[in-house]
Amino acid sequence: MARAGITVDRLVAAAADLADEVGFDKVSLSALARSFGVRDASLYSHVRNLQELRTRIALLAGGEMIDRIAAAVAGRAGKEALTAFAGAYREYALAHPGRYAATQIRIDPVVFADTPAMRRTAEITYGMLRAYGLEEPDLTDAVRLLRSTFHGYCALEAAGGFAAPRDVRRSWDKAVDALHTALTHWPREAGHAPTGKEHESHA
Amino acid sequence: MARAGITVDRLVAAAADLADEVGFDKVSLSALARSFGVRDASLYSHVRNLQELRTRIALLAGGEMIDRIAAAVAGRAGKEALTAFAGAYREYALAHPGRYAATQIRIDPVVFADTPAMRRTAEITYGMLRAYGLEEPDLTDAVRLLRSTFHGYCALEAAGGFAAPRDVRRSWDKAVDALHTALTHWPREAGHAPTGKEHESHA
DNA sequence: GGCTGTAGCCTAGGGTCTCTAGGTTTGCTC
DNA sequence: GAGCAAACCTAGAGACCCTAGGCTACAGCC
Repeated sequence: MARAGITVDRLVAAAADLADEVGFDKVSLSALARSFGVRDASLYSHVRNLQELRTRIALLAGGEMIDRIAAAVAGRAGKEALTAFAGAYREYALAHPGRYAATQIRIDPVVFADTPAMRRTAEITYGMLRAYGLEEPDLTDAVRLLRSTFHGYCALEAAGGFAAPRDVRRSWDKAVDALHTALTHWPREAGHAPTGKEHESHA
Repeated sequence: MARAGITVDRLVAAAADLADEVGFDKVSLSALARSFGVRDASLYSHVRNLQELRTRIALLAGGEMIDRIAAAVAGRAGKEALTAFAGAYREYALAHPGRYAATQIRIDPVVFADTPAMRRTAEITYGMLRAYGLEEPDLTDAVRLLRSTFHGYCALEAAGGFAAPRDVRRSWDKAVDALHTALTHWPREAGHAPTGKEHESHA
């Protein structure tokens, strides 16, 4: 019998596609094995268990996402950069709901410490916010605000949480506008010298 | 053999507690039955299936949550109301992670149309924002922004997404501050008469 | 072309979970 | 005590995760 020719990369790619189709939490090794015409037990020679598969999807998606964001932000600054960042973020989250959901799982920091994608994400985000003249600890606070709003919005939108007869895209633009306003009028922390090394990928 | 005396309400309450302990997605009818000293099949006379149980947990949690928020907001307005709302929201989400997760699931609008809790949530939220002088469609946009940020922040915090050595509570206060700033400097929609009836519970 | 190691795949099976079908018991009401 | 509905049961199918151990296709080497 001809072999399926499975590798870890092909497996993870197929799993990511499956996640986008049926939802991240519904990705099963059984279904994945079926799609390759193979028994589920056979996959355990490529992947340790379901959790590792999920982690790998998350890392794949995280890399893809920051690539798109980096491309969108490149060469821009200030509000333009913020808008580009936000647009790329939401676009990816909506186009790849399964992959996006994967990026939100808790990854064991021992197994996979900080990946290049994480470091790049931190660099781009913090860099973007420094254009607003922010320094620590306001920088970290602002990063947390942005991440929260972006993630919350996409999560709610993907879950069908916005039912009002108001264009979701317009609300998004307005939210980004509002964030820009908040960043420009940021309530500074008084009397705190910046250390310049306080930020990390998962602010 | 003595009976366990199970009712739907006791079942849902126990399920909600279980959700807070082990996580909403790990609540199983098997485990629930075990905790009552009963076979899993026996629960199907009280609850149609797992999905219905989850929906009931969500409705329970939604009601509890808006009760806390309403109590916190009562008698306040403007920034005070916003801070109280945000505080009650985050407190509930962190104290009851399983119940909070339940509130985020998609509920079939056909089966459970709009509950009193939903209507109350809408009233309180929109009422709070009207103090900022906002009218439709800005009102809905602002509601979406608040919901997104609150949810995103709590979701990320609960998932351990904030790893920086910066106090999470302080960042939260700063985020609420920033939202207040954004609301007071809201970029108004030009030339749009308010209809006064455009909002709904899930903005 | 044969030899060998290994990666890729297999069967068998145990455990958890959801859910259905149909039977029994408990305890309340008349 | 009879009737009855609610509460609980066993049995079993099907999906899934994962382990243990066995077979085989294929690449590299003589």
